[in-house]
Amino acid sequence: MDLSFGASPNQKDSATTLAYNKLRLLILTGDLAPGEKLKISALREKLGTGASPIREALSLLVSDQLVVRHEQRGFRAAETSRENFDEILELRCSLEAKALRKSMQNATGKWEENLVLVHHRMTKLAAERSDGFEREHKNFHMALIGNCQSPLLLRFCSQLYDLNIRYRYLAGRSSTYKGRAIEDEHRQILDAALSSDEEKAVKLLVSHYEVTGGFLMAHIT
Amino acid sequence: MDLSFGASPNQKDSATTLAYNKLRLLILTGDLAPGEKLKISALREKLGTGASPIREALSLLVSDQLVVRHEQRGFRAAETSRENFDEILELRCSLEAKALRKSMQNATGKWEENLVLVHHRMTKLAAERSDGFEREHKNFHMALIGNCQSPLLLRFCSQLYDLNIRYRYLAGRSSTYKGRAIEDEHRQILDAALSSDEEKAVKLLVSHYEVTGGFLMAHIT
DNA sequence: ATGTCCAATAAAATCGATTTTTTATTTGCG
DNA sequence: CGCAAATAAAAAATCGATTTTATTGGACAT
Repeated sequence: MDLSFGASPNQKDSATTLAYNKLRLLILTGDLAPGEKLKISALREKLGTGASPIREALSLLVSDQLVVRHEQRGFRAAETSRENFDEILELRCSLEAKALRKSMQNATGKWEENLVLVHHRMTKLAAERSDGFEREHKNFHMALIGNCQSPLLLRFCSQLYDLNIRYRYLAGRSSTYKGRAIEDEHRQILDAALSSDEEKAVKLLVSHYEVTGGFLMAHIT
Repeated sequence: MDLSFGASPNQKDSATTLAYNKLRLLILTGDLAPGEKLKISALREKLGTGASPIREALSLLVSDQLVVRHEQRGFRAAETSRENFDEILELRCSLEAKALRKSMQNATGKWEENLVLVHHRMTKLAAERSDGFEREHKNFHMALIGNCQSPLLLRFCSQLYDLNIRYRYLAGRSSTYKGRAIEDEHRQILDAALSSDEEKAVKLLVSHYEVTGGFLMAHIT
């Protein structure tokens, strides 16, 4: 639906879209816990809207893999597991590596400029651990691969990003960053990307994910 | 939702599930043409059900990329294009290659037996160009990679399979098969998979897709 | 105690009607 | 005429109520 992280609520958004964005965030942040039953009536109250938009929003979330639908017994937030986490991490490394290569091979001045811009915005919000940062963080990572000229690949990466960040929220965000030079890593990736050093950029990006993944694993049973 | 091609309509299927399966097939086969507006009222009549199940089914199809949703202006069957086709083909080769390797690395007697079985069923239906064949054909390809122990990867492959077969239907199925030893190719892939020759199996599979893709391209403007 | 049947309850699924928004058509004016 | 505003028609989106299905909590028999 939308590749970005946070949803900038538009005036004209339908009740369904609003519900979709809210529910997505609730699930990503763990506010709606993995495996939790998502009762229509409860969500109706929580989001202050009718059953139809809720059901539609949940349906949209199904193929995002954030919600599962059980025939005649409603919806649940998708389960989490160690296996699932490993799987996401591996696929993500593999797909983003591919996407980053393409992106760099198609490099243009415009892409580079945008990259710098997005990186700057992220850095500026790095101090505060707000949702604003999370949004810009996703923007940065999507901007890196955003020039790959393959919407499908981008969609998959975006989906995997979200699935992954969910684990980050579940583990408690702060723990992930503690004692790590995340900003350094980002800057290094940026520099490699801008200097057209494909191998280096890919290596740094994958390592960035793997290291973060390693930290996260400690917090997953 | 369901990884298989055709939907075996279950007694207990909800109106939404029924609608989902029917709509999916209508879009895959081109019965609902690329870009076509999907009016709720029209579909209501066509499928003999209310608006809610239709809308829910369409929402489920959105993330399958078979349907696009436009804020306040309804749903449309996803567009097709040469670029999209190329993208699907390339991603498919790459992801299935990865999946097939994993699948073979985890090879078990049970997996092999299933593979033989599924291949047999497909072959039996090969003569008739029925939807039955299409179902078994997908089953065969999914069975090949089905042992990869990565549900996410399988889901992506399944999705790409569907997106691809849509082009096959749009081009007119017969043309794709004409003058080709499809059954030979399948048998060779099967043999390579069973004989644990990873390189060979991957090479044959990818080539199978690329050759088929080449034939198809001729029919896409 | 343990399991099975049945009623009562809760929830999901669906429908039909209403509201909102978009799209098409007409009308009026430069 | 051509264009823009107003109106009418169509469609999407949403709501509230109804129907269907699953779940829960006994009553009873083993």
